Amino acid sequence: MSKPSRATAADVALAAGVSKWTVTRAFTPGASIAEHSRERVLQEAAKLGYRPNLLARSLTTKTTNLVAILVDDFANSYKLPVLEVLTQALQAEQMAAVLININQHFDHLSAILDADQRQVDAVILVGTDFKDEALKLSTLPASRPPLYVLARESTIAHIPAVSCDASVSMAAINQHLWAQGYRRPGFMSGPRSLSTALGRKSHFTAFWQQQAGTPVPELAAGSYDHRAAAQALRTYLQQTPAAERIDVLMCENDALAIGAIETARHEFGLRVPQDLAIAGYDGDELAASPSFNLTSYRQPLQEMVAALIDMLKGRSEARSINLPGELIIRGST
Amino acid sequence: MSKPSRATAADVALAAGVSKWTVTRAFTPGASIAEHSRERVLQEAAKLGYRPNLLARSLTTKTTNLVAILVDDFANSYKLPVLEVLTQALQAEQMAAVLININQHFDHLSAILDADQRQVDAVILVGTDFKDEALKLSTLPASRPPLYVLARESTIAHIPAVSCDASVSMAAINQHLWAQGYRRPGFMSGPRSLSTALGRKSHFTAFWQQQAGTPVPELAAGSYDHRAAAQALRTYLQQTPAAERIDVLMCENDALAIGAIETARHEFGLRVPQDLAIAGYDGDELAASPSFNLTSYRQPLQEMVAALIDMLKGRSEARSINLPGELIIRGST
DNA sequence: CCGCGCTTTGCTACCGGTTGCAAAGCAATG
DNA sequence: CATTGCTTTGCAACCGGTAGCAAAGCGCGG
Repeated sequence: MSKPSRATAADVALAAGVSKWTVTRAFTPGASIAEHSRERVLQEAAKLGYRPNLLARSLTTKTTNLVAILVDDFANSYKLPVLEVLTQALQAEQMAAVLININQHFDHLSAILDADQRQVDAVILVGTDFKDEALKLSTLPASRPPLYVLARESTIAHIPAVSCDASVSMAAINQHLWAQGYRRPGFMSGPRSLSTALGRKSHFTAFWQQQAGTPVPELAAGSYDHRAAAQALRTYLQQTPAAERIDVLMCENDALAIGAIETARHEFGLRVPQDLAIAGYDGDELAASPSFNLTSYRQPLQEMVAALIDMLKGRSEARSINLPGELIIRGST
Repeated sequence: MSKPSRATAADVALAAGVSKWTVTRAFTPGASIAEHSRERVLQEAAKLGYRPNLLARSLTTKTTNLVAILVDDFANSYKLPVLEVLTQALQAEQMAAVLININQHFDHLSAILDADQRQVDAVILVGTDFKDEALKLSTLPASRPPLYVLARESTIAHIPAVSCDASVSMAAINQHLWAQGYRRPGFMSGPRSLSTALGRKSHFTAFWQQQAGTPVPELAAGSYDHRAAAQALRTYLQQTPAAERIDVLMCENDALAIGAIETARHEFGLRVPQDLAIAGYDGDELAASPSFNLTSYRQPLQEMVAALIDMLKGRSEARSINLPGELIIRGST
């Protein structure tokens, strides 16, 4: 239990017969130090189990190599691959991710303030639902850490967003669905503010209103939870006579699409795609499984994360960008 | 772009006409400070947007309120609710989680050393596959942060583990399956070392060998990936004549069970549970959906995390414990 | 008005590194 | 042998807080 206190640079210096500044230099790539004394220091450091205290280092260098990742949507299984890719990319740059759970006890603003106190180098909002935080952001201290938005478009000026191109992707989806002969489309949306920020809904409805001339019914799930999706479709099907129903349902993401498929099949006995075709968005692994076999638009996750990290490392200009993904046609349409 | 440098305690002190130590006290609950000067300080602090620098604080207090969470298994969707519950519980204690991705580029040992350099207060291994790290752990510096294991049993002395009671849970499952009339069971396992550490396999096979007297075939998936599960079942079904096949497959967790259901149904046209019953373990949300309708044993996630946090906050003795969960019987058995 | 005890405040020292400059070491040059 | 220029090392100061102690402030009884 009596933890031997960690060795410090001064301890190593004493053992190696140099000053503590020389020890620091031995651990600083490219520092001015004689090869023989670097070796001597590293040798003693290894013997004592010394590794620089990153906290102390950060205090002077003003950079922690920590990035806060804000997630408000743990019900969406697509968040897992996003976290996987993000953490791996950060770790490849010697950085680490602080995962922050946004929920009713801890809102975006508190999270940003908290992350700021921890001196993180950046804050990444991963497809989170901002609500009217945009306004509140102006109340943040001017010296907050830089914010980035991943996997949704930024509705807030000066906050760069890296996302999948809604215009290009929805065009591909629309073209596919049109070619398949669908003519009575519906759209299932998630959180209201996010639906706006994503732009998927607007590109979808714009196309179909122009092509088919009919309004596109919106099935509002309100969140990216497959249970909410089930409820939204349930309500729609109960209220709509079979003859008036949509023939294809475009879902804002795969989590919604999966919930919709479940309900269509198991509660209403509808065949997918014969009675109701369903398409999703994200390219979630689960959607590919034979049970769902979901047509989806795969987001270019690796590329998006790489672009984001280039920005926050200052290797490229920080600005909002849209990247193209890939339409994956499966049996559900 | 010219970031105004953050206000420090000294700045606030100057503005409030007190010393910087008084500023510190205003932000320290229970410190000895006059009410009027606390208010004065807080007021000036708000005006300047001052919030204490937690990095600097940690340097002297020796506690960062950061906990590293090691995850090596992002293909298992159950990790998402685990992360959700963990982060929320940590945040309720004013702590934050550093999420570390263990993969071929970054092993357990590097992760622990890295976390140590960041001075985390503890490291939590979330159901990770240790391999022979146990041996290597002895090469760690003696002053490493305390390690805890969540959702698997610890095979390493002195490292406390909080897990779901394998003996109790498997007894409940065995009793259920026996009562349903199944007599030819099989077991699907994940990573070899984890299967041992979890103890689910041993409790399962012990029961059936005693009851039915027959050996229990093991379908080794090798990892907790639904694709690996699909492959393991595929191989088994191809190699085993229908008459000799198992009638129930117990899977080490839900991710495997889902892969098995997919393959049984869609590749071999087997009805679940009539032709082959399937059960899982974890209580993953997805398994509950009508598509899978999986019988599973729900781990008491909230309680496990609460117990773990009590330990790492020193509110309870740090030792390995097993908690009981709940058998959830659904249509797959 | 003095002295006592309690509250409140200020101060020195320190946490474990890094920065930037000055001094020392050293070899080559004139 | 003194000078020059480059490399290497040591040092004072600092990053932004906190711990622990000593001094100051204050209310009150005598």
